[in-house]
Parts: sequence; structure tokens; C-alpha cells
Amino acid sequence: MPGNPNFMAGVPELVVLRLLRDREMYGYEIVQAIREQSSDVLSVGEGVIYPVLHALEKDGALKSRRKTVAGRSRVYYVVTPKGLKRFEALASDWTTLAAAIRSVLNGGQHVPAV
Amino acid sequence: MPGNPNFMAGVPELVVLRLLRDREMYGYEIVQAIREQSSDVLSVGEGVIYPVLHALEKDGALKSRRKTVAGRSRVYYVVTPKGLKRFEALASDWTTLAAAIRSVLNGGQHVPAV
DNA sequence: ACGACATACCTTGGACGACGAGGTATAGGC
DNA sequence: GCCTATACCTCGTCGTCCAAGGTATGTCGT
Repeated sequence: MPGNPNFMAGVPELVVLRLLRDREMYGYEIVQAIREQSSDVLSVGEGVIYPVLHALEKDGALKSRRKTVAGRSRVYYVVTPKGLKRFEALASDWTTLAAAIRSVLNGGQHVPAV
Repeated sequence: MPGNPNFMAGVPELVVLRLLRDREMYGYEIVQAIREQSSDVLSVGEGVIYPVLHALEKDGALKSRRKTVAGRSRVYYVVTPKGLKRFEALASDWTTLAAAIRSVLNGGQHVPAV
């Protein structure tokens, strides 16, 4: 059957998990944090982030709670242990992948470990 | 309208152009070269490569010629100047992107320009 | 001679992620 | 009162990737 885990996909998910690993955040905040922390290179809009958050929560990787701050109702997310494991797996995959591509770009030589 | 250039896409294209920059190659050979040069991390099958080759040729980034080697009929591809420019643009984009993601993974510090 | 395998090309159908656009609601500044 | 920013969300679309399958021909073992 067709429809395989696209080897390139899942970057938004990875980034979201990374941000939430540090502290609890809400969707709107995450969108801007990604923009800022990547110096505007990554522009992952709300149309991407909210579905990712919902999917991660449904999967048990995140937990949410409503909080009202400064008269604003927000949905804050925190990473669960399961989410942390998932982050570590994704981060590892990404590192391997990026190294492999770099390796090809450099002419097929082996890239020495850091 | 929806349907934007997916910011993550184009890795197969990038890799194909990189390989062909060194020497002319044919599809079947490219598939295996990617596997080997990436130590099996990148497994980009024929179903990906052939369409990419056709699209690049149609775009004027590659030129093909049939050649028969050792009783085998093959379609060899070479990069055109246009293809070279395209490769350089893609490679630059990829480098920027990978740095941005790495930056976020490392905690949002600024990555100095290359 | 014949089957099995590797080489070499190609197309099709579909899954999935990413995306822009749009829709709702409230708070604060002018 | 109005506009903008904040904050949430969903829908439809689209591009990309992918496995599976199909064709053809050369080589090797038996």
C-alpha cells in the first residue's frame, strides 16, 4: 500500500515538542516563537500548529489546560513523558537525516561525528 | 489559494542535482548511489527518482541522451547551466533551513551567518 | 534451452503533511 | 465605535513522496 511516513515530514512536530520541553506554551505563542527563534526562516502558520497540537495531545504526547492570563483565555500545553520520548526519537532521526544529506552534498564522504 | 511550495520539500531533487554535478549518471545508478552515499539513511526509490528526472529535464535543468553500455540501454543525464543554478539555490536553501532547525533545537540562540 | 535474477526504464493511485484562507471571540488603544 | 492584536479553530486544496506494479533485455547456471 502506498502512503508511507514521508522521510522529510514532521519538522513542525519536532519544533513544537522542542519548545514545549522548556516550558509550557500556548499555540499562538508557539507560532511566533518559531518565527523568532529561527530568524524568520521557519514560517509555520497557525494552520499547521493547531492541528499538530491536537494530534499530539490525542496521542498522549501533550497535555493541555485552560488558563486565563491578563484577561486572555489560553490553552497551555505541556509535554508528557511519552511526548519527551517522541521528541528524542524525532530529534535523533532529524540529526541522522541532516547528516546524511550533508554527507551527500559534501561528495559522499563520511561525516565525522561531532 | 492554498498549495504552497512546501518548505521541507525538494530533497530528492537536491540530491539528484548534486550527484549529477559530478558526472553524468542514469536513473537506476542514481537510486543506488543515494543509498550508498548516505549509508542507507536515504532510501529514495525509483518511484521518486524517475519523476524527478523527467520534471528537471522538462524544466531545462537536465539534458538526457541514450547510451548503450555493455549491451544495456541507459538514459544518461547531465546538468545544464540552469540546473547548476538551481542546485546552488536549493543547496543554499537547505543549508539555511537546516541551520534554522538546529538553532531551534539548540534552544533558540542565534546562529551566525555562514 | 530455459528459468531465475539483475539491470534498467517507466506510470499509476493514493496517503499524508503542510498551507492559506477564512471564521469566531475578546481586549485594548484611539 | 472601530481597528488592531491576541487567541483559538477548521476546511479544502495541493504538492510531494511512495510502494506497487508493469515492460524489456542481458547474464548466468544448469
